[in-house]
Amino acid sequence: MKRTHHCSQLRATDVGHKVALAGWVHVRRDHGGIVFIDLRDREGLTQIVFDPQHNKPSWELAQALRSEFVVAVEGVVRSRPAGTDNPKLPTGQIEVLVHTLEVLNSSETPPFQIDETQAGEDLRLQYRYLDLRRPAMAKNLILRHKVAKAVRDYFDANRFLEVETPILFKSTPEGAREYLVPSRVNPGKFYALPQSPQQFKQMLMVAGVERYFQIAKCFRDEDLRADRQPEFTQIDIEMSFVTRDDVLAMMEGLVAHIWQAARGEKLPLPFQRMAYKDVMERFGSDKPDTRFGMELVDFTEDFKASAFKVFRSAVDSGGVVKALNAKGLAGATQGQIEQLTETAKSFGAKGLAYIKVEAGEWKSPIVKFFSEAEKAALIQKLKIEEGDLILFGADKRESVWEVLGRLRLVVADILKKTGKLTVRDDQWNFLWVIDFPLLEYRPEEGKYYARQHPFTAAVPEDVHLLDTDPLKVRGSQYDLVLNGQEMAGGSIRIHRPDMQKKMFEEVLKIPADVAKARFGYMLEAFRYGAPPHGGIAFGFDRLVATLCGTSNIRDVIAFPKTAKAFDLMTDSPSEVEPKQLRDLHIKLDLES
RNA sequence: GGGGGUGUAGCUCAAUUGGUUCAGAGCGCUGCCCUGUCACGGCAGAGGUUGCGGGUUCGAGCCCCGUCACUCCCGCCA
Repeated sequence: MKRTHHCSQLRATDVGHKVALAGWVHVRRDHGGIVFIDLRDREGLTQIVFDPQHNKPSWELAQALRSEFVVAVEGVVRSRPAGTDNPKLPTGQIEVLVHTLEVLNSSETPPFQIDETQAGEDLRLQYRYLDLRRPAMAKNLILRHKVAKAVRDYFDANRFLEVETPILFKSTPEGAREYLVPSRVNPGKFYALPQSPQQFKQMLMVAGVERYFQIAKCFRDEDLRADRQPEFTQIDIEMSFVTRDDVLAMMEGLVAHIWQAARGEKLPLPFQRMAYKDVMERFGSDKPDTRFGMELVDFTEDFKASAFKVFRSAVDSGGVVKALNAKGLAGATQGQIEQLTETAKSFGAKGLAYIKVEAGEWKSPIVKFFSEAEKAALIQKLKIEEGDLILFGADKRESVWEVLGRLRLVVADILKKTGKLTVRDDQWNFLWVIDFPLLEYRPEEGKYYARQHPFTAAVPEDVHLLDTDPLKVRGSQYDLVLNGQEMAGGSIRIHRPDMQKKMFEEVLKIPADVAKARFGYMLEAFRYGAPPHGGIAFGFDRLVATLCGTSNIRDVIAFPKTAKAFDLMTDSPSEVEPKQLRDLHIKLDLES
């Protein structure tokens, strides 16, 4: 018995045809005589009917069917009697009257029901093969495949080569913690699993590949989040002979192609672009959610001579005063204000100044210090109205960004829950953030660090500042942000050996021998005619999660790990045999 | 590393301030009945050391301490 159709395929036009279906018993409805079964496969459901008057032997066999039995049936498609259509199913106009039934396998009662009801996540992970049978999860897997195919189609059409890079890589202790792999044949030596194929893709550019992409597994041994797994997937891209704008345009094409393939939607191009400094000043975040307002407004000038000492002294010491208007949150309880204050404090604020605009009055412990001119500035710039809650930040510039940026999101969540703010999930606010600072200074170490990675080139106009004012240097980095989430990030790379050496040794102060040990091959490669190049990488899981309408990337990964990086289905990681350790020249030193 | 949440029947959950039926409901499961259901229906039934360990108390699902698991967030993620 070979199946002729899948379970979401048959329509009224197929009536009269002899068909064969195979799948799982989703639901059984036994009326004593006639028996209905919803047969489920990856694609959907079809109602099959066992009628004792039509075929007694198969009807008798069907008595034993239970949830999740695997069956194949042969029968004829017929339209359902008038009035018994099921408009909820694509196949709801027809049913298959079964001639013959073959039970391919029985099933124990599953630990949870295979339907829309959500079991606990640990149980779902333990029985992931059952969880993935649920139509919602099957849909996610299918969409993930579609997106991957769209990616490959797009890059193929644009003359990119998909090249695989090694999983056993060299340890590079900068950045994320790595998974180490001991080498049996090289005692005491280790590989590391790649955090990304960054260095290999640059080598591919030196190799003349010109346009490379890969749907690449990456590994980071860091703590997990709803949107972070220890192993995850990137769409990794690198191009030669390109400028930043070439890369951005190519990626806009990719994203548009994906949205077309996955959702049938046409995205307006090009995407908006904003400089890092501007997004920080306006949103207090380098990945702003621009679907709603409540932007940060600057009052540094207005309060530089204020009678309110907290503001004045912030300005005096080179800081800023900024505020945001939480529209409609004046009704916040004292408890909520305290929570907001705690939030502010947890991000480094000393306190949280606020004004509630209620019953035509400004209710606030600080408003008595404000001059008429200061009040006027607030009203005008923040468009203050009845019912507003104004929140202030006064401190060092970066600190105010951070505090108000976080508060903006917290406040938006509160307003969303109370229905005072609507943020649509199907609104796609893509945004390129550009002109990031190349370096940051870590005073505790007295050193500069690359904000992205040490291969990012400075924008050409700023190169001369590297020696004199490194913090002013803008990197040629770009991030693609969607609705407050970072979707992709990349840069134009350094391709000249002298510049890369200067970056390692003079700017980042990596000792020459260390730089040579870690990146020597790169510096050498660049001496043999490395083309100018740049690239980007997308977080594939997050991208797919967004398209699936979930914020949890576990929902779009077939076999994800728990928050403790455990695989509950296979019980991994696990202990190993002493012999395996001996082979690897490893001795354990466990506490307690 | 830190903070919050959750843990009661196979699943999802309920159980006033610790106090008589406080061990319950729905779904699922088992048996019987039922020929047009699709949340099928009817009748009957099985099923729990309340995550685990300890403590307080006359008495603990409920309070305290510890521990484990899952989860969310901060740190971390060049």
